[in-house]
Amino acid sequence: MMKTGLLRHAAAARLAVAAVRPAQLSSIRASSAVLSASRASSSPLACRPAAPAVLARFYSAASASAAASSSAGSSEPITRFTDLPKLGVSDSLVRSITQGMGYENMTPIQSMTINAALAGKDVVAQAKTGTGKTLAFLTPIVQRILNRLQEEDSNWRRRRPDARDIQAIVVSPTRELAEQISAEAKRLCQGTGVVVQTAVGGTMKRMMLHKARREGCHLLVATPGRLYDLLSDPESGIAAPRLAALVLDEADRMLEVGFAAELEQITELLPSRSEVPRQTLLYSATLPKDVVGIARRYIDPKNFEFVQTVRADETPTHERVPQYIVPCRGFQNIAPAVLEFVRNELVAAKEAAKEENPEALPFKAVVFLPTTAAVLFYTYLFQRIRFHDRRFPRIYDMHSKLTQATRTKNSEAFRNAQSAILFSSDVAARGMDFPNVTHVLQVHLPQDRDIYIHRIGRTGRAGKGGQAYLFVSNIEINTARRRLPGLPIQRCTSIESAEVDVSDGAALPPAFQEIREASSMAPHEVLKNMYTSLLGNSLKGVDVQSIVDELNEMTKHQWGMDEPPAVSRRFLDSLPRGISGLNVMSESHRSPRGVGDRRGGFGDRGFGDRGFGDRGFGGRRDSQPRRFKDDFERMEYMAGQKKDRRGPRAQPTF
DNA sequence: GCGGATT
Repeated sequence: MMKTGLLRHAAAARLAVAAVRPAQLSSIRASSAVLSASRASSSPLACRPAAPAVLARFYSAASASAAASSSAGSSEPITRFTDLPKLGVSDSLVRSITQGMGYENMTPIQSMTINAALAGKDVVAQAKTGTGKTLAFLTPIVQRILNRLQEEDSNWRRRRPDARDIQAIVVSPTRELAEQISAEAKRLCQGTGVVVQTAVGGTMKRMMLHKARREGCHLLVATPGRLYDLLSDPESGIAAPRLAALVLDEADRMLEVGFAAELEQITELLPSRSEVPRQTLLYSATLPKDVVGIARRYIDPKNFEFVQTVRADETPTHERVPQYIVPCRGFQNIAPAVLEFVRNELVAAKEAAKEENPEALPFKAVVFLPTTAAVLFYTYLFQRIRFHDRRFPRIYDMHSKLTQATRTKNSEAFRNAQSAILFSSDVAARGMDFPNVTHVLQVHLPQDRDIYIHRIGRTGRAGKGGQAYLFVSNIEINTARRRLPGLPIQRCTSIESAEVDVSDGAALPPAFQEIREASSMAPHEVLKNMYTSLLGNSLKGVDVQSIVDELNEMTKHQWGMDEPPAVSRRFLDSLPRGISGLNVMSESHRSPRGVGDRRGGFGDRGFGDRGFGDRGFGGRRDSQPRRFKDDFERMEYMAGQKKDRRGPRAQPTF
């Protein structure tokens, strides 16, 4: 019942946002131009009552940061964690970073944002995947929490813990990412007295509430649904009447349609920024231009810092992660090509280990698939293959239809594994830090360029190497070229199974045979769901008739079916007109939907409003340096630049 | 029939 209420509100909020936005934006533009002159003197903390000692402490931090940024070029920003006390960061916090977590030098994003965030500024930050964004926002947030607690009551550590006085909230788009951020926050807060709690769906709410009431809560890490649930429930015992900071991790994702409306609902439950000044931090590896406009609703246009450690003409992928595309003759070649590739890499990793190459790591891969049914299909096939070959690495799967307990278990097991393969939906595409992933494989086209970037960001983290492979059918190549411009993707043609023509009677590569055998053992449900799921919106941008033709080839030549799995008349009607080759059944004997370890379904959750697919190219190209009315306009422009440069005229590299 | 996100 809560759900329908929220959805109704969310829909109303969407409409309201759409109606209000243009006018509001222009008024913000106008006022920020007028107010920009007084920017230097206006600080959100200036109007907040505070004990003099703490103010002095705060201002020393603020002026240190002001000195660092105003004299940019002459004085170096801080680059070592041990120098943080100069900015007013407490010794206990620095100790847990340097001794507890073992960090010494800051990454660029840490060095460039911690100052501003400590000074209470809003921050919009873009930095490559795996470069320490989490610690970059947690460090100043935790220090500011310490300042506030101290400022209110120097005996705060002895006070009864309270879950009704949350100081900061971090919001994440997925549960596992929230858990991961929370784990890092807890390590950071070790020994500081700052209490971290986690609020995500799929877990026992009562237990979480009990824990929060017992231990208190200063910093809450949450996913949007559960956060809304807790804040809207006056009985929960969770409240944030004096919230000082809100962090959106994966900010561009959080501000997309769908999440944006939910976020809107959440902020309505928080104290208004005019009454309780609130710092907002937006961090991501990708910041598309259309999101920057929405970001304006969350940040203070007069007092924020926009930090990009990715040059505007550069893509947010790592040079040290080579990217390849493996064009496959047809759909039936893709799974065999993946298997052949995995087997080759397993051998290569073994060889490298023999040569005692210090850089050599055991094969550890994440394979991203476009649908849940495809994850189940690949998991089934590879588990089957491992059944006959115990030297094959362990197989894990990850998608939202698993119970949360299984999700957590699989995620942890893969994190701790030396060598393993994780088949995953995009639930693990962003933010997840699985150590020592050597390969990211993507099967079929990613929904958009940013998802491609986030997925390959699961490897090449923390200065380590990695490789990225994209397996697509030939019918997807043209869409791939349009969708993935400006990326250094090279063609990989060394995989025999990718190119073999099943119909010409030639001998099939071993991997092809293996997949064929494993498919023949698969439950019909797994195959049928795989078939129909690829006809959904997941391959949007590719000609539907070609998809049907290729799927039918696969059912015949790889799955050994006489006729393709049946689809409903209704489904056929939802496709473009004139599609042929589908096996249409009558409505009356539709088989029950759903397979595997599922969470109970709760009604239809339409995805129609998500607005997937390619984002438009916009903006202008100037060779002249240009001036900006305010930093916000500059940020919009900088974020837009990348789109301009990698525009439709970019030369395909594959 | 199409990532994810509270019961």
